[in-house]
Amino acid sequence: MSLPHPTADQISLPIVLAVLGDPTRLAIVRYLASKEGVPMNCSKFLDLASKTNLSYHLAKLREAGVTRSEAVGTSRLITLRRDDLDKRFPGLLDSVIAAAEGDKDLPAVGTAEVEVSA
Amino acid sequence: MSLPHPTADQISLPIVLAVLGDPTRLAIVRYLASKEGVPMNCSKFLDLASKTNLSYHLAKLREAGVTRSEAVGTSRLITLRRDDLDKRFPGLLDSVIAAAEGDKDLPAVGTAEVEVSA
DNA sequence: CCAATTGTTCAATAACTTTTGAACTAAGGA
DNA sequence: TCCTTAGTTCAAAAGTTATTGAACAATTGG
Repeated sequence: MSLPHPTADQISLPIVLAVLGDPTRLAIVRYLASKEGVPMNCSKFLDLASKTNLSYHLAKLREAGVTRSEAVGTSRLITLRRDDLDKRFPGLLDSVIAAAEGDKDLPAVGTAEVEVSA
Repeated sequence: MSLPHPTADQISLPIVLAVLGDPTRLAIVRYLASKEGVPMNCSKFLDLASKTNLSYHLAKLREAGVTRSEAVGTSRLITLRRDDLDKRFPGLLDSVIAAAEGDKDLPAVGTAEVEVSA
């Protein structure tokens, strides 16, 4: 771990809610939840926003304590802090993710055009 | 009912999350939840913010579909839209409220100085 | 070493959100 | 009718968040 993360007990409910209240960040969290345990690198999310903007949103998620970002080589491996969130706010993440499933207007990773490699 | 409210299916998850991500509004929702079924008028929340500012926050809650405001005489009777929220986002409201219970840094209704009447 | 890849930082701007005070409306009571 | 109570509206100011592009840093493969 290289970048600053809050400890579990520093995670604040209003900040988490506000951070999840952004559709781009909610899409990132949904995707991480769907691939639980598999660390993602930022490039996975490039269909949601520009590289710079992603960096911004991923920093917000990290600073809020929603994700953990570990520097590995030139990549960042991003994971959901599910244990910490579940301990701190039981049931919250699950209900948010379940609610997001039902919403067909929400952006999601892998929804954009897929490039077929030659 | 007098003021514009979204229908249950118009309630949007990111908007609800963003609206609940404000400590003042979260305090209002917690209080409404604790007095479930008892309609409140705005004056109940005057220790959280100024009258004008409350009007703003209560409008946000109403427009997001979190509360219902009914005009009765010169008052507004405010209630939590628990049925609609539970139908739309099962478990979400409960987990948010439960999480807020644990947070002693959050503002809450009835926490400010109480004036003793003469 | 050089170039490519991966992502960050910075400054600028755009776009919202929150807060405020003064002015207002509408209802209810004296 | 006049006054009070309850809350809204409006415009301005302040503050915050999101988005952008250009420049940067660090790692890795050739």
